[in-house]
Amino acid sequence: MKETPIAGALASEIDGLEHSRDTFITHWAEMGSSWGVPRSVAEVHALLFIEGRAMCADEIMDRLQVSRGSVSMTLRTLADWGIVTKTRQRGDRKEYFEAEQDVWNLLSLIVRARKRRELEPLLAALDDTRQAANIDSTADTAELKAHLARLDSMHDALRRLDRLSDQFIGRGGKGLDVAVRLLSSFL
Amino acid sequence: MKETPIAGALASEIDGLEHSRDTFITHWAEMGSSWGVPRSVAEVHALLFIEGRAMCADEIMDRLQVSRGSVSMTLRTLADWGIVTKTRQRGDRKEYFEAEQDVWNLLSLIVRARKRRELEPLLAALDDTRQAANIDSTADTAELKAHLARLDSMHDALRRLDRLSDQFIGRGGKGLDVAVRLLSSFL
DNA sequence: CAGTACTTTCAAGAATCTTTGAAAACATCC
DNA sequence: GGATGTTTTCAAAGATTCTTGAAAGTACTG
Repeated sequence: MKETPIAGALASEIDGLEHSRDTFITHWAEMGSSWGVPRSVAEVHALLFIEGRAMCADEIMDRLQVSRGSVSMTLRTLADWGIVTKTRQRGDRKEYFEAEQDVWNLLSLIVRARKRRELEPLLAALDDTRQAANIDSTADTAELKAHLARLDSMHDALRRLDRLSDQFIGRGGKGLDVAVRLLSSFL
Repeated sequence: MKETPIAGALASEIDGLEHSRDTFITHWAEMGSSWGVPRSVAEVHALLFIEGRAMCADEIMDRLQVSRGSVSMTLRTLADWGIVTKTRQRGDRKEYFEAEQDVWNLLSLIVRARKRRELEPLLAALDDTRQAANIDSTADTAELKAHLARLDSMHDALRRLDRLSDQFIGRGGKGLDVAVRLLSSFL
């Protein structure tokens, strides 16, 4: 496990607020890495979120003690997911970055990105797998039928989730918060 | 990337059905590993799901070409998540394992396991972080207030998801399928 | 357009995570 | 209880993924 992300600052400057931010960064990164998000990507995001202001690459490097290259790739990843946006500051050549502050929106963007990158390709692959099994196998055995039924049940459930998520977390969807409220109102 | 999980079988035995199973295993493992599930765990689960019958460790080893030790650890993980169950076969000392076949139930069990292992500890940590920040910092500045507000908004949203998921995917909950139907009926 | 400030790229190295396999533990049978 | 079959453990090896840092690229500025 990596060191705590305290850096640049002298020990005397580390007050409760700074310490609390570090704790948040550590825990968020921990969660991220168990979900397959590189630790440093989660750390940079956590930093931008918890600072709540635009920061430049240098500041991030110093604060988290990671290399320039790593910060660059990490920020690009976060920008691709849409949870961090580039901003410019007048009279300064540097690029600044800030994180989405609305948590429901943040979660929607994360889910949306993963759905695109992972769920959609899987659905396409399952489609192909099903077609191939049907054509390849001349025999129309009970075994084949059961196999196709299994593929179908998986495919159908995932497609249903896919479609539903388009409606709630997709661009211009109703929003994750609405989904949560709807479900809560049924209990 | 690893080889396709064809094994033990001679080339001549590989018919369309077998090939389709392999394809499914490969894609499921692919998805799993991008979500932080070890490839071989996802492979073993995919095999048991798509075969739809109880299998013993030896058969799994041969089919996926993985070591005995790996199969043992993997099956234990899957059993902990509740998506694979041990069974005994009369007149045979071996343990057999079979995968949950209902997809909605399967997805519920996966989400439930991850919530327990990852979301709940994060929530507890955020709680502590918030308390600590409040106590540590003597000053009652606007900055501190904004920081606490950020922690709170994150904590509240995640807790809301946590509670909601208890109701739908928890033991004896209404089921993920019910949640999906409810949401669908609103569109 | 040359100089400067900043960013991106990517091959090599570092760190982390996964798998192996053989020994120990366990369980069942006679 | 001893023999036999089966599972688990875990240190070391192997594989994968992540990070670095220096060089190349880009874009502003005077």
